[in-house]
Amino acid sequence: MTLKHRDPDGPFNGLIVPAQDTAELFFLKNIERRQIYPVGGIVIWAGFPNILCAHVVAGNLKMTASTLEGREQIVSLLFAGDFVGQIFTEESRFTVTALVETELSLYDRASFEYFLDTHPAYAHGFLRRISASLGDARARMLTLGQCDAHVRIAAFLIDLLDRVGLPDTAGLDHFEIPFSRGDMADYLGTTIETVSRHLTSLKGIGAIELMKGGRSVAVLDRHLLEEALLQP
Amino acid sequence: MTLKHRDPDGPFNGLIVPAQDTAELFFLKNIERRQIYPVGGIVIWAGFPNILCAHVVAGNLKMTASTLEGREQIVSLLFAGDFVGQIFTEESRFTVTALVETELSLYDRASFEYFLDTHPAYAHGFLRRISASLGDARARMLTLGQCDAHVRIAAFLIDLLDRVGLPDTAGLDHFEIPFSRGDMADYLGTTIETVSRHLTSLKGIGAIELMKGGRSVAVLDRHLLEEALLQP
DNA sequence: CGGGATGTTGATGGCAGTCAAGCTCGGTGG
DNA sequence: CCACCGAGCTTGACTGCCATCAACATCCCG
Repeated sequence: MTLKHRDPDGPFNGLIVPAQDTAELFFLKNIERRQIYPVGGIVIWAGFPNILCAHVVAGNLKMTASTLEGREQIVSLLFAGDFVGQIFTEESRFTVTALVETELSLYDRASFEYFLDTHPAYAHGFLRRISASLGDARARMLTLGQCDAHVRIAAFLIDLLDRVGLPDTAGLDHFEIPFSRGDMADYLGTTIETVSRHLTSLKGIGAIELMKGGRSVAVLDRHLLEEALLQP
Repeated sequence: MTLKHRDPDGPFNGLIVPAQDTAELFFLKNIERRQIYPVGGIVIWAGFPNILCAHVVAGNLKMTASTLEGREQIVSLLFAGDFVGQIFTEESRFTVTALVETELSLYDRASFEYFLDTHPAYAHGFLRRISASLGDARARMLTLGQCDAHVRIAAFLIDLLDRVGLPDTAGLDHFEIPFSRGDMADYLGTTIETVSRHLTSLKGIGAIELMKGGRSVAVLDRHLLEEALLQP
């Protein structure tokens, strides 16, 4: 897994478990069930009874919604520590799929809700997380509704850089893109081809370098990337 | 106000106060301050200290985010009973503006958070609401990211119909659109002209009728509207 | 009744979606 | 070890939707 030490208040709509070490968490542990999902494994199906939720132990998932014609929108990317699922609804509204081999600690949804009900301090932290996720989701509406493709892509790269970027041997910030062009497109509300073109364009102006068949990015000039956010 | 009896789980991301009549609400009443905002009045400014939140007593507001160039996205429409604001953040991420003359019951944010902290049953209902809002926000990402303008507009009309539609004297479902074309465009991530064109087109195929300078809509054939959701 | 705000309609251009062909890389097997 | 193969990525050509600019229509309010 590449994406480990993420900013819990970042824009990926995740929910980190508050670090606590009390009897509360002991109870939570009591109702969990560890499970490993393979790449492409589906944890939750939209439209089916909403019976479970989970926390990500290790790995990486996407939460998606689909149109009737099969166009897919990634509404949230989930990383280690994030909460998985939707509470208080009888039917799942979104599908959750593992992007890499992923270990989850699963809960029965009803039990998790009972746990929230009986552990106010934990519920408080949970509310905090979900409020942050709501803010992130709304911020993404701005991107999806009002920003050009090249802005979406530059902003996405900056987010990734802040999250998983590390200086390489040459002192450049660089990172592996942990998902395919198709996933990027579905996240950004555009197409594979458009993502590819704009990445190439950013490479053309010297902002980034692409390696390993496009799966690895080195940021040559962050300032240039940030200028791309100001659509002319 | 036209939009009164809304579905609390509808797609507008609002938060209804759970109907309770306990000592809890007595305390909440204790910290509220009633205030009336005129049309266009700004309740919360994005980027400024996040000092207050509120419930809508009567009226109608929009919560918006803006790009650096001034393009605006409405991320949530708020109606009577909805919660207004963003808890647990020191700086407001979104602007809240009254679309019509609106009465709010305002709280100091810190006091409201303390109230949540000390009233678990209320906090539980609040978490329920905010979870529903998060689901709604994510569903809107699908629309903004993947759907054509005519689908967005047809879906929006159907939402409005379900929310505020009433049979008229001729037995037709009809309603007043409670906001301008500009607001519709900002909500749907498109432009005034595109909204107008697609409404005209829906009128052309006999799905709707427009009156009062476009401010009032009668749905002649809901089935035709729903067919428009299947983009060909 | 006049003027400003709001909504509609028309003309045009550009961005991005679609279809299609070629490229790259990693993996596999001979 | 190398040739092949296929999935994923890039690039090109074309098209169409929608944003933009502009003119006109309509409504509302004093």
